[in-house]
Amino acid sequence: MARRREHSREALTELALCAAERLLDEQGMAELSTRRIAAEIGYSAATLYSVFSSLDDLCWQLNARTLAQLLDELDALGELEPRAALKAYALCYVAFAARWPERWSLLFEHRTPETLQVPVWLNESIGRLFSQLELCLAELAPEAGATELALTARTLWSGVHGVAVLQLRNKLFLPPQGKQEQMLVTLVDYHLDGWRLNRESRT
Amino acid sequence: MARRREHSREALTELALCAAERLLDEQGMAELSTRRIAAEIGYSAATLYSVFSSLDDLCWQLNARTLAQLLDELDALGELEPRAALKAYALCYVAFAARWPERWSLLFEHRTPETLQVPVWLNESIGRLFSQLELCLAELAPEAGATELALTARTLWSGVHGVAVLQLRNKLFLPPQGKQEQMLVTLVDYHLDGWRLNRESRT
DNA sequence: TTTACATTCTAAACAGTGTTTAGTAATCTC
DNA sequence: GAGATTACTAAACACTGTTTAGAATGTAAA
Repeated sequence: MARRREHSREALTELALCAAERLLDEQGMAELSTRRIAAEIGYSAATLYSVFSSLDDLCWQLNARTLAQLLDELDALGELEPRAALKAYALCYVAFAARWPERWSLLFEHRTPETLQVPVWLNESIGRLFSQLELCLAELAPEAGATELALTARTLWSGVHGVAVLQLRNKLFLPPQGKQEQMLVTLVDYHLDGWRLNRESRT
Repeated sequence: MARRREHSREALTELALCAAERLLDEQGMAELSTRRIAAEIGYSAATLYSVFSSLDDLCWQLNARTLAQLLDELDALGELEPRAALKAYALCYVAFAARWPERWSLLFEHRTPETLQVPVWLNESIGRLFSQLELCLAELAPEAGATELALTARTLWSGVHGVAVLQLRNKLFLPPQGKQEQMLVTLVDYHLDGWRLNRESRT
């Protein structure tokens, strides 16, 4: 029964993660189990532990892929005018959540029971996303200080993230589809306009 | 061993829900189990099934209490000027999430595996919250139509909800505490100012 | 070629989970 | 007191993540 080195450790990791992604997409995170993933790739559950330290570890590696994919799509939007870029980021972010609801949920809702600490790379990636937003905002408001830019980026992005969450959980109660795009565009527009207005009145 | 009618069914329900809330607050939702709740109130796990149809049912009843408590706190804010009311709602909402992180997580992240449908009362309560927001917005913009009010309320509240989520997951990366309040105030201000500006330019 | 070692892999066990069921024990009704 | 009803639980079932002991296979040396 023991097939010796039919797959390298790397191939096995990839195989397991792909199977897990498929299971996640099709059945949801409640159906993600070591035995199911193992069965899907023709190995026993115990074999997974030669490649992952735990199911938790596997989930975080899944999350690493999801986040990398999301950031890639954001990067692929290319160079745009600051306001247009912020809108494009927002639309891309929310569209990603809608396209991969289970992966997105796992990324933002998965918490390890023991150490409540989240992997470093996740926080670093989110930090980089915020930096990119701050660059856009700095173009719009060259006179704004770092603290204000940081705060504005976080406030604006909280809104975008909130739309993604509520849309995913069907908590927006908007009869016709496609209103999310309009919401995001007005979210960015109103926020930036309100920001500009308040900066002008401050001088 | 069988203590006959030491507690009525209602008292048993209350007992179990209180114990579950305590367990949830102290240990997190990963440690919520029928056996643990039962042990906490001195009954067997099977007894819980005479009062709840499943652990899922118990969780939703927990969520019902959490939401009722949240809405009560929002109601207790009383009558205020529209803009002040919206800010007060936002601050109260996010403060609630910070005070009861586990209850809040369960309310917004718990999904039943089988029917992905969420209880009706939850959606109705959220609908009522949105209605209240729309009333405030209507005061600020008497000329705005129902659709615009609905969309604006949802967009604004997505932002507030987003701050609550990201704050809860420590994804805001803001060194000093207390910045959340400032974020929420500027979120509401910028959005309302941007909205007014856009309405004025439309006429 | 045969023996020894190393690696790959799995079956089985362990402790936990939600849930069901069969049966015990206490109370109520007649 | 006898019988029916209710309250309750122990035990079982099927599942979970994880560990462990050992079998099967490959490699290398003698």
